[in-house]
Amino acid sequence: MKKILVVEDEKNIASLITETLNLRGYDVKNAFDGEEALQIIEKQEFDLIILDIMIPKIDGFGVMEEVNKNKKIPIIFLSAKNDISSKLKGLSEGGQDYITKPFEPLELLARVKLRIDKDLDKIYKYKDITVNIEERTIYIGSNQIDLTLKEYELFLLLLRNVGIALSRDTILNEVWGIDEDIQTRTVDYHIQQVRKKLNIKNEISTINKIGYRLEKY
Amino acid sequence: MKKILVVEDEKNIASLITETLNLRGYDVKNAFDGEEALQIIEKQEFDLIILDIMIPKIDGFGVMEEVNKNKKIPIIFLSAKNDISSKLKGLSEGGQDYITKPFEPLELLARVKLRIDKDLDKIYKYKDITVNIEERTIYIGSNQIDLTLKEYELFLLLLRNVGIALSRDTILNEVWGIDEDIQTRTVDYHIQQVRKKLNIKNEISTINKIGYRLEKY
DNA sequence: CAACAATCTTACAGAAACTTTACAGTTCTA
DNA sequence: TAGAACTGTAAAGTTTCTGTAAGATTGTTG
Repeated sequence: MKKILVVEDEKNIASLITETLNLRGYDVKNAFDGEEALQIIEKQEFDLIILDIMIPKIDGFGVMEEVNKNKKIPIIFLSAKNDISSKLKGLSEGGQDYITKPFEPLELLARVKLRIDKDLDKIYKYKDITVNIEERTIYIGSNQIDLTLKEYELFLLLLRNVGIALSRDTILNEVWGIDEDIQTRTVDYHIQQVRKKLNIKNEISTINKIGYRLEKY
Repeated sequence: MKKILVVEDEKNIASLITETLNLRGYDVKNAFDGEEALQIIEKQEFDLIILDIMIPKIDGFGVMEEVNKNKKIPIIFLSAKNDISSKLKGLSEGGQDYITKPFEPLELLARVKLRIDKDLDKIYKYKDITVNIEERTIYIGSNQIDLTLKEYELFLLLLRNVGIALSRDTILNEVWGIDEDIQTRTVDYHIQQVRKKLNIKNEISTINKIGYRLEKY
C-alpha cells in the first residue's frame, strides 16, 4: 500500500485530504507543522508528500530542502498563494506539482495517482505474490524472489490465465516458442521449480495427460 | 535540443507559447488542429506535446488517444475549460499535466521543464554515492571518484531507473545511441567497471539473459 | 606525432540456466 | 486391481551466459 504524508496545519483541509486519499486505499499520515513533518519522515518511508507551503515552524520550502538532502520523495505542493513566484519556486526546486487552494478533492486525487501509480497496470498480484513487469521483479510479501527467465515467463503465463488449464503444447509454444509436438519433460521440471520457489505447490494443479492450471482463489 | 509540439488553434496563444519556449532554447513546432497534429507527429519525434482540448477536426482527447496507441509522448493539456470532468479525464487517461487558460507563461515553462528535463534534479543520491549532474562529479561519501563518460552515463541511466530491469538493448540504445540489435559484450564490460569503481557489486543485479538492474534499497 | 586515456574486442574460465535421464510414486483404465 | 501411462523429483549432462583480464583499436591532447 502506498504511503502518503500530508503536511497541512488547517485541520479541516488536512482531514478532507486524508479522507479522500484513504477512500482510495492510500495509507495517509499527517503532520501539522514543518518540524513534525521532518521527524516523521526520518522514521518512515513515504511514496509521496503533500506539502502546504504556509505551515508553522519550518515552511514548505524548508521541508523540501531537508527532504532533498537525503532520499528524494515526490512532493506535491499545496498553497493558498496563487502568486507566481511561489509556484515557480515550488515547481523548479524539486516539487512534482503545485495545487492552489481551494481545490477539488478529485483533482488532487488525480494528480496524486499520476505521480504515484505510474505502473499500476504493470503489476500482477496472486495471493501474497506480486509481479512487477517493468522491474522484472517478483515478491512474496516483501521478500524479493529470484526466478530464472523460463520460470518467470512460465509463471506469468499461468498468472495471465488463472483458472484456465494450459496444455504442455500451449506452454511450450508460449514460453519456448516451439510449435512442434516434441516430447519433453522440460515443462514439468520448470513447473516444479516455480511451485518450489513461489511456494504454490497446491495452487498449481496438475491436469493429468493435459498440463497445468493455476487455480483461482 | 528538446522538441515540443504545440497544438493550439488560437493564434495569439500559440505564438505566446512558442515564443516563451523558444527563448529557453526549445525547438517548437505548431499545429492548429487535431488532424494536422497527428500528421506532424507521424513524421517527427517529439519530447513533449502541449495540447489544447478544444481544437478543430479532432479534439485533444482524440489526439491523445492516437498518440498513446503508438509511442508514448508526455502530454500537457491546455484548456479554457475549468470543469473538473475534463481535468480528470486529461490527467487520468495519459496526460502528464493540465493547465487552465489564462495561464502565466512562466508557469507553463516551469511545468514544461519539469516534464521534459530530467536533469532539473541536479543531484542524485544512492546510498553513499552522490551524483552532481551540473558538475558531472561523483562522490562516495566525500571522496571524488573518476568515471569515464560511458561509465558515468551508464550509471546515471541505472540510477534514473532504480529498481527497473534494463535490457542490454535498452542500455545500448540509451547510452550508445545504437538502435540495432548488435551483439556485443561492451555493456557487460562497462557494468563491471561501474561495479568496481563505485563498489556496488551486489547492488547491480545481473538478470540472466536480459540485462541489469540497480536494486532499490 | 607521441603519449596517454578511453573504449571495444576477444578469449577463456566459471557460473548459471536449461535439458535430459532415471526412477519412484501416482493416477488412470480396462 | 494390475498393468500402463503419467507425473514428481533429484541428479547428471549439456548448453548458454557472464565475469574478468588482457590486448587491440580508437580518440584526445599537448
